[in-house]
Amino acid sequence: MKKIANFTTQKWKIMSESIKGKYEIRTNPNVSVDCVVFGFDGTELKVLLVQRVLRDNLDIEDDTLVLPGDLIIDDEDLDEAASRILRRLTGIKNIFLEQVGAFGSPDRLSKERDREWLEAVRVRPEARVITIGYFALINIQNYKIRPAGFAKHLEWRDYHTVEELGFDHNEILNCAILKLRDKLYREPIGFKLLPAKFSLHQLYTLYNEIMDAEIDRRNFRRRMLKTGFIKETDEYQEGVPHKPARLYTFVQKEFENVSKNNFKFY
Amino acid sequence: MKKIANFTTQKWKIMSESIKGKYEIRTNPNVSVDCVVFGFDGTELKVLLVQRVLRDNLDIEDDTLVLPGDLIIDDEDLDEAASRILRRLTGIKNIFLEQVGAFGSPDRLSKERDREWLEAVRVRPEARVITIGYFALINIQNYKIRPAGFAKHLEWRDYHTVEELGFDHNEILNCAILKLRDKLYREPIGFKLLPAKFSLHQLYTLYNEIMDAEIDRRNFRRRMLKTGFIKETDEYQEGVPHKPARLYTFVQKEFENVSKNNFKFY
DNA sequence: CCAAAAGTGTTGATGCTACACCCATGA
DNA sequence: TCATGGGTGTAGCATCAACACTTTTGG
Repeated sequence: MKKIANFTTQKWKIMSESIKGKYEIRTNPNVSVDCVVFGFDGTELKVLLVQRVLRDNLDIEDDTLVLPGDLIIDDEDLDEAASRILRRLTGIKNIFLEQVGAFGSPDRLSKERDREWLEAVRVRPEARVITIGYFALINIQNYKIRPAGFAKHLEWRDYHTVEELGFDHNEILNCAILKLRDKLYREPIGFKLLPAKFSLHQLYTLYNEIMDAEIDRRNFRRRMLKTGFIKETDEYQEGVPHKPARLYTFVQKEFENVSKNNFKFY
Repeated sequence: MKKIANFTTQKWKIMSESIKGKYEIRTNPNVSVDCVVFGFDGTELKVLLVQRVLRDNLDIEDDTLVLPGDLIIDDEDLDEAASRILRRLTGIKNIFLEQVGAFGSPDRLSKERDREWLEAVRVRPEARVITIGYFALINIQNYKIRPAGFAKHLEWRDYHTVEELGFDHNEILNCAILKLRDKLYREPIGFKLLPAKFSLHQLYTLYNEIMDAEIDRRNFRRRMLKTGFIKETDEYQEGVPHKPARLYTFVQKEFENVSKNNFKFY
């Protein structure tokens, strides 16, 4: 643990610029939100991670990766908090966000590096914090991700190569992936990870990747089309070194018609 | 709104008896837990509700029903908090409890009667509180429910006759029932609502009641037995005015064998 | 002997799995 | 012409829904 005590004054100064100036300073010291943002690059499932940083003008080394997250503000809803935080740290807005659950182990902030960061950044670093996990799905190409706030670098990391994250964020990530698998199984949300127009092959690899299974390609195709809410377009892939595939699109309206009857995906 | 301000002094006195005396007084003002406890009496799905009370020696009328819940203590886990609170308010312990999610609408405590209660009871009545909902299933006959803490009366209420509860507890209840239906559909948890030995008819009515569906009795029976983890016993119903039914029991071990393969209930 | 629920089988329809071949394109 | 993935069809099996009658017990 390096010379942290010294930073306290400076910390307050920074606080008042970066936080106080922009919001009413009614952040709640005990409740935070963390977001697991999933993306898909056509082959691999990705997670958006933040390299947290103390402040640019503080020279503590900390390359720990964490989920984008922060304390909530006292008069905002949890969902709002999640949107706000994601927007501020990454520039992403108007996004599908859903709660995963609350994480409140009393020692979830007790790793040494985490304490160090909290001491340097939080107004009440010692406070018990429970966090609400959210998960989000985005089409990786539609967003220009730009770091802001305390996010120093942002990084799309292959889900399978994620190592130890700060705080209890591995646990949150794990719950999120379980939730994702569960939902993919019976709600039409896979499309959110793809461009508006996609080939069935893309959808197929996505399912295989996330479900960690090998589905029969032909049956998969048939099932998807049979649902009635994946409609063909007149467009085809371009620039591929093989027969270009027809592009399809997800039609929300059709889904709503169908989904009254009990519907299962796969 | 009746004469609340007057109570403040008295409130503190009561606090220090009823709370401070028993726990380290490190309750977190911003995070609470509320429990939806389901039971089944053979016909109806029941929910355990608490008639909150200010204090016996305060004469404000408040017959509002709420879910059993309270603020968490700073060094306990959320799951622990849920167990503790349930134990303290109702005497129930060692029970299946699972998180439903976090509820954090900024106006979730803003009904007038809720404010009144908070003012009278909480150390920091104005604090923003987010709550973590839990749901529990118990066999209604195995527990002697006894009110304690701030629970004045406890009541097993028919799920279908629940009216307006305090705070945002209707919303929590609603999420819990959705979760219950969802789980009943694909995990063997219905048994937790029944005695260790039960007739298939009991199980059948339970499913019908909770799912709000009319399942074919014969197919239901077949499906359940085919799972392999509902085993017959040598016992039969007694004292019924018709042919007594054989009693069955859920065998956890068999379930674990079976459930490796992808298993669906109904 | 009557009421009330327990218990048992079959059939037809549907859906799913498993599998093999031809097609279109770019290099 | 070759490599790559796109695209289609079918047969057998398993599962599920729909349905009716006999049995056992207590009163």
